Amino acid sequence: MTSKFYVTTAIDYPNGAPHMGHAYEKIVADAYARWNRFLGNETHFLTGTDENGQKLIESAKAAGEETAPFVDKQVLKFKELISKLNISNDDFIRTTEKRHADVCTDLWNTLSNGGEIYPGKYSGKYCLACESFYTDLQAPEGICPEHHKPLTLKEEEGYFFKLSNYHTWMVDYLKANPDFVVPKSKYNEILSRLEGESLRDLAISRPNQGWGVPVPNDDKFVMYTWFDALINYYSALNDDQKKFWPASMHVIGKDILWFHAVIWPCMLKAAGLPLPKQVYVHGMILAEDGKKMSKSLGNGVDPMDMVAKYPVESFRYYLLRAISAGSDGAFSEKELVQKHNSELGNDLGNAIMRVVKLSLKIIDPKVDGVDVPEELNFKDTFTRMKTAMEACEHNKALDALWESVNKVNQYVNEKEPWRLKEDPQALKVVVYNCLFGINQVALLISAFMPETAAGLLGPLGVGFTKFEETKFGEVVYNLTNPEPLFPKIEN
RNA sequence: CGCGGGAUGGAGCAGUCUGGUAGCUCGUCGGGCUCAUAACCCGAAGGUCGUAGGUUCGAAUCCUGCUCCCGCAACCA
Repeated sequence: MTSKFYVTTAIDYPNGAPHMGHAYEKIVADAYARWNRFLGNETHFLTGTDENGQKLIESAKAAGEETAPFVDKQVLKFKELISKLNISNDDFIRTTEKRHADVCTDLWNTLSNGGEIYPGKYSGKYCLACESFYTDLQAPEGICPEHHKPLTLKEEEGYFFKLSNYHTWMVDYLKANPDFVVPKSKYNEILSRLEGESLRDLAISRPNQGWGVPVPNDDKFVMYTWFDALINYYSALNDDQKKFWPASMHVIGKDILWFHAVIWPCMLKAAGLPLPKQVYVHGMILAEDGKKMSKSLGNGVDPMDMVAKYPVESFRYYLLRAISAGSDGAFSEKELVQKHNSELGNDLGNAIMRVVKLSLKIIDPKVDGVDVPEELNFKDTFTRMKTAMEACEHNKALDALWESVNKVNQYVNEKEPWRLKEDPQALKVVVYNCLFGINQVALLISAFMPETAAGLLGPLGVGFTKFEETKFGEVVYNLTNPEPLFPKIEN
């Protein structure tokens, strides 16, 4: 029984260069996408860039360029990152694409015709220099945080979405769907915030400056960036792909939780579309000192530097295993190196090396008995990983897998195959069992470290197979001399 | 009383929702093995789980007070 799995990342705002958070989010989403393919689910994985909004106009201006070519150039950096990270996205949407604008227009019209959008006036504190509004929270003193000038009151025409109508419905929906937001702490946060404040209608238009998705039938306005950006998850699907809607999982950072857990569901509800099944909120990657990475503090780590310096697979592994899913985690280059050398090199890399080299000394590994010995049967590991992934705890899935890696090493030590030279039959059996153990590990690791999976299967002389269909005794290994998968990193 | 997260052996973390005398990785010490990337395996030392109370037969885990750290404004997920 296969099912559909549609996973998305947030679309990145290509204002600056991609940072660790962008990289982390892609890797996490990629793990879930690959895991679902591994399970045999029909999977669609979307990522992309959010290219509308006034800030990009300003950034382009600051760089002395026209907006469109500036954005094109910026987007390349993000595409390069996902390529370097070996992200298996099926599609990449840019919100400046026609397919996106068309769907946004349709959706706007649907909402407008349904009476969900109305013209109104927005009044608030406004900074002339920024040309934007600030809330009391953003500028408590009535001073523009950017220009440090007093804000003036301003009224502006615009369009509003009747978000306020959906307050009760939203609360009820969340209560009925306790898994809608993961982890639990974030779910509670949203629910308590909703119970504490009522929803206000949302201003969803901005003055047209020649950049953005035009509001239908009113060329004075473009859509508010957030309004169109959220729609990307839906607009990216063409007619053939519409079967993937609703999305199974939106992978996002906590700063944009409100938009995904409240505004987006309300928009969809108003438009009569099905809601995504789950919003998975990952943690922030902090600097090694435990503080937020920031340019001003100069403690940022560039993911491109990391993948230039270290193997991508190790980078992926570190982020997926060492950082507890859903929690913030401090990024430590030293720990990355240490995990590479120890867990990847010493545990996993060495395991396949010792087993295959040992095995190459005999001609044919042999099967004995109908099933793999209990300690090398990783069906249970598979089950535990499945459970962990369903709970969005990918780090625990890897914890479980590593127990199996260690079991291979333990088995070798315990059986002492190098002492079985006088008993070639027993030796062959031990070796086959070990190879089968490695084979299972290789399959189970593929969602997290795809190249490593291939690197393990290569020396075994077998291809990629489904876990359940990889039968003990039936697999024939054609061994070749392995290269170290994780050469030591000296520092 | 603005909101939220955190404080667990030398370091980094899990466990807290569903109470039952603490677990992982690294490091340290001792032993084993030599197939292997001087890797692997076994064992040991080391924590009154921030603090003061409370509930309970029993609390890292539930409740209350307090202390300290970090986000919630900006480049930024």
